[in-house]
Amino acid sequence: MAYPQVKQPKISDVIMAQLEAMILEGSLKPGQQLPPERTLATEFEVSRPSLREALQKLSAKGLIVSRQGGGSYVSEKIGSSIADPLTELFSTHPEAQYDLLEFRHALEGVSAYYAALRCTPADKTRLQACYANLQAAHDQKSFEKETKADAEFHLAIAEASHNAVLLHTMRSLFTLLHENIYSNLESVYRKRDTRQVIHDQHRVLLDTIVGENPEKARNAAHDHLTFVKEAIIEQSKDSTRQERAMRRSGI
Amino acid sequence: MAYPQVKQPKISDVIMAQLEAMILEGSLKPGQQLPPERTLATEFEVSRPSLREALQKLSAKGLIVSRQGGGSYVSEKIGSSIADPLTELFSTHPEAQYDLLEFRHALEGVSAYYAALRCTPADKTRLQACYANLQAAHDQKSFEKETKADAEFHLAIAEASHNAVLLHTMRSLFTLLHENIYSNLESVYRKRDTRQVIHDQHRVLLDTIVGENPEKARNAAHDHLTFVKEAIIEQSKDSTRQERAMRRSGI
DNA sequence: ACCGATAATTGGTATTACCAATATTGCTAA
DNA sequence: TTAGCAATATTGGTAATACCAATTATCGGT
Repeated sequence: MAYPQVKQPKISDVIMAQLEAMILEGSLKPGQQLPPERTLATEFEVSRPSLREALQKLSAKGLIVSRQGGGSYVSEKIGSSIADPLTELFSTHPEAQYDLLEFRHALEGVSAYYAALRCTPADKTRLQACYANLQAAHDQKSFEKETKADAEFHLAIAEASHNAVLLHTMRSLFTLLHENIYSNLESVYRKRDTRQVIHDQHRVLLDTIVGENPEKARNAAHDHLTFVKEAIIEQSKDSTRQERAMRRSGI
Repeated sequence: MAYPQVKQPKISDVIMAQLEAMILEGSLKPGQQLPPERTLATEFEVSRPSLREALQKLSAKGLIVSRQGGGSYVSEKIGSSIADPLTELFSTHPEAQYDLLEFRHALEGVSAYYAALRCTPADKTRLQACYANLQAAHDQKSFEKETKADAEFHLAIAEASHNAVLLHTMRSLFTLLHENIYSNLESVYRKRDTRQVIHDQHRVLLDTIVGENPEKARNAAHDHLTFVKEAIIEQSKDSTRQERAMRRSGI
């Protein structure tokens, strides 16, 4: 077995770390143009491909941007790096957002089922309070508040299901949803009649859970699911082309 | 100003997005070894450097890992942000394991529903192959093999659902299940009649999915769920656990 | 002085070759 | 027959080079 386990790091990683340090320490200022690749390569005494690898990794990290023929520049926004790789994934693969939304709605069906099965009196009062909030936001016609109240309502249902795993998953999902999707779906929820139907469905959901009727609760959630999905599909018919174009262009 | 703003994306980015999509959609499974770079390069009809750029970016994202001389493997980082909080949860609250099992079964209902709705011919043959494996293991009366085949069968269903989020969540769940629970449940599955019923239910599940009958598939999965849960409760009555009390105690 | 074409600069892609680490295979010896 | 080891093949890492495409700078003409 190897003693030192030499593990010579890839030279591209070494270069990348060095450049990264220079950027962070400030000797390379944001917006500043880097020397051309060929120059850098000779200065670092490495081949241009290796130097390019380092630049590409930095570019993948968002620390620099390169334009063909133009040059490479240190990116302006350093600190705002993407925290969660998962969110970054969703931004590059928009089609997965629909999967996420679909999954969330599916989980709500499960939540409703178990909530109706196992909710305690305390859960019921909490659910009713959440629904009241939701109604207030609805009457106020405040989109922002309504989505927030909506999230809290559905999370309360998940809590009432008394399944820790379900609750945890729902929580992570809502985080992702808020970061990625909801802004895109504002147009769907903004429609008056759509909102009204959704609101009514929430009411049915609440009643079936409080009435401890698991099957009906599940069906209510399922109807909710189906309706919202169809509304989204309906809405995306118009914008399908733009979305397609947007995806193709690689945004 | 530019009209079309052609902005031909870099081919390495195209390749990267494509591989990323394959990982997301599930055709590249976690831990799976990628073909060698040279092969991939010819398959994508690009030069090896370009292909390497794509791999490096994926590596920078943490989606794959490469070892010199060894090969490149896809890493399982996708579901981690969902599963990681859960591992911590299990260390402090072992009773949540039942929640995990329950949640898994619930997800299977969803999986079955969407699988029946959207499975392709390729999915169907794969499902049938998995079922054949399961049957072989069942006839062999090998507990070890049967649970493994069982997991593969249900994962195949999740794949056939064509929902990336659902698939990856299921995968993390199965990992957790193997780490935590299955050993504890051996006694449940060991009962002859129990296994037979489960096996029959699997058969119904397969048929409804292949028959593209979403509602029936969901119901089949639901029956499956109910039966297994009751079998577990039945078994755990002897031991000290009381499901109800555990639920009421909250999280 | 302004506009446009040409040339130089610069990043992007492809080809080729070789190196180093690992995995596999097959041989040898116990 | 099998365990251990060495030769070989496979595979990712590095490098050198050439050429392409986009941008930018320069220079000449009007």
